[in-house]
This record gives sequence, C-alpha cells and structure tokens, in this order.
Amino acid sequence: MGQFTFMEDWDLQAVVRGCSSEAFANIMNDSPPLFTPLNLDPDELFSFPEIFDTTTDYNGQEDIYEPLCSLHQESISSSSDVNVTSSVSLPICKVKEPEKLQKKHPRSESAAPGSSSDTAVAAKSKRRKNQQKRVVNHVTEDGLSSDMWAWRKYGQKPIKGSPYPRNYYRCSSLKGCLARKHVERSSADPSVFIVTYTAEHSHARPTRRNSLAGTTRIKSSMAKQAISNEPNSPIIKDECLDTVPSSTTLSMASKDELVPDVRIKNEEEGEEEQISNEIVMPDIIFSDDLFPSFEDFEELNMEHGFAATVD
DNA sequence: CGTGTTTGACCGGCGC
DNA sequence: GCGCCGGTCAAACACG
Repeated sequence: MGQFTFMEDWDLQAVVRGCSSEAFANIMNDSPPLFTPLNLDPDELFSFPEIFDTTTDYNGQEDIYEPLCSLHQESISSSSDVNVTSSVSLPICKVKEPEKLQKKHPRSESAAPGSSSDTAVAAKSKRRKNQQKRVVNHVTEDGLSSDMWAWRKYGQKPIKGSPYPRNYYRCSSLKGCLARKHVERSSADPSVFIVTYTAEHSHARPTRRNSLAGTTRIKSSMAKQAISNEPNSPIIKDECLDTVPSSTTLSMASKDELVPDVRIKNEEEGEEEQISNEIVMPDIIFSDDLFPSFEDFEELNMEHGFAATVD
C-alpha cells in the first residue's frame, strides 16, 4: 500500500495543484525525473509531467485536436476499449465506438455527437449518455490535476469488478453545459486513472477569473474530504485514495498560489523556464480558449531534450 | 449567499 | 418480466 501513500494527500496535493510547482521546481533543480508512477521503460517516460498534464486536457478537446485523435485512432484500431498509457507519454485519446449501442439504439446515429440535436437529445434523455461519443484517457493523478475545465462532482458509485469507486463530474463553468466526465482508478494499475469524457462543452474555456471563485471552496472541500476520510467514513475509509478530488478544478487554482515558486525558478533559470512556466501555468496561456498546439509541445520537448512520442 | 461535496434514492438500459 | 448495474438527481451540509 506504500505506493499509494502519495495518494492519501489528495487534498494537499490538490491544493498545491499541483504538484505542479513542486514538480516543476524539482525538475528545474536538475533532480532526477520525479514521476515514475509506472514501471515503464525509461525511454518511454516523459519526465516533464507538467507539459503532458496540460496536454491531457486536449483529450477532452478531441474536436479541436481531431487530427491527432484521428491519427491515434488509426494507430490503435484494435477493438480494445482500454488503452493504458502512461500519463507521461503524450495523452492517448480514443473515441470509444459504441458499436453495440449503435446497433441496439439506432437513434444514437441520427444525431451527430456535439451537434445541437445531439445535445438536445442528451438533455432529454439523461440516462443515455453512454450512446454519446466518449473519450477515454488513462492518466496518473498528475494528469488529473491538469484539466483546465471546472468540474463539479455530482456522484460517486462503486463499480462492479473494481475495488475503486467511480466519480462523476459535470462541467460547472456554465449552467447547462452537458460536458461530463467520470474518473475511476484502474484496477489493473492503481496508479492509473481512467478518465472518460462524455458530451462536449457548450462554451469557451472558463477564464481564470471564473476559476478563482471556486478555488477556495475547493480547498475547503479538500480539507473536509480529508476529514471525512477518517476511518468512520465507510466508503472512503480505505478508499480515500479512490475518491478523486476535484483536482481538476484545482487546475484553475489561483495563479498567485502557484506563481511564486515558479517565478523564483524563472529568475534563476532564465528564459527556458519561462517557456515551461507557460506550460505550468495554464491559466496564463489558457486565459481564453486556446492552449498550446501539439507542435508547441514538440518544440518544448526538443528544447528540453525530452523525447515526446505520439502513439 | 453562492458554490462546492457527499450520499442515498431513483431511473433506465441491458442481460438472462 | 426480473434483477443487476451504471448514471443521475437532489437534499443536506460545508465553507469563506
């Protein structure tokens, strides 16, 4: 269980969002790669989690990055629904083809995912989400904290066959946004989280201003959760690490909370770190609705001497 | 007061 | 038709 000890600090970890600052600082201090949550071939390890954490967000943006997604789908044309990958490799997104569902529910074909009619149908039939396009990602907890959207947890369910519960989140940025995601820990590899995105955001990426409103509440919530994770809490007792905090929301944490460390590093390390800073500070570069293109990441990887690969 | 989590109940899809 | 299961709702509560 020792391997999970880091997960027991969900709240703390989330509050710092990140692990970002610390990880960043460590990386900048030429320390060995921090994140080796998976026993992966070092060559496959990408020791710059922040970058990829950020890119994880792209997984939910399959439309924007459709070309990449398509490419990837081609490369993973196997029938397997699960594409376990390391969060330290470029995020893998896969559109789960609901073949079975489509056969049984022709209606799902009538409305193109993301279309207005689709969202209307989704709104009408709340319990047929599984007919919608899904994007399944496998990330580590670091990847969880890099989702730029604001999510609100609305449910948690134990999943048969899995010792870990599944957490349900909906987009809280805009009322009526149908975007959903659920997060569960992989039973095969507990260090991996399976994040499934359903439906699409009907609005632009939330601004930092918006995100700040919930940050403190998230923090308090995290604290509360930490308390609730005491042994008298049935579900969470031994599964406190299974409950996925809204660290995703914390990705929108106040820049003021994160910047200082990074700034110091920037001053010490110079220009190259400023680039990294942009990556680590998504609320800076994502202030509107844009985030680094894949080319940007490749470029950064080159600059940092990391080997980024796309499956 | 606004926004968040928690959690039991409810509902619909699906397999037998 | 029945029961299981996953997904969602909504009330209660927490927090600044």
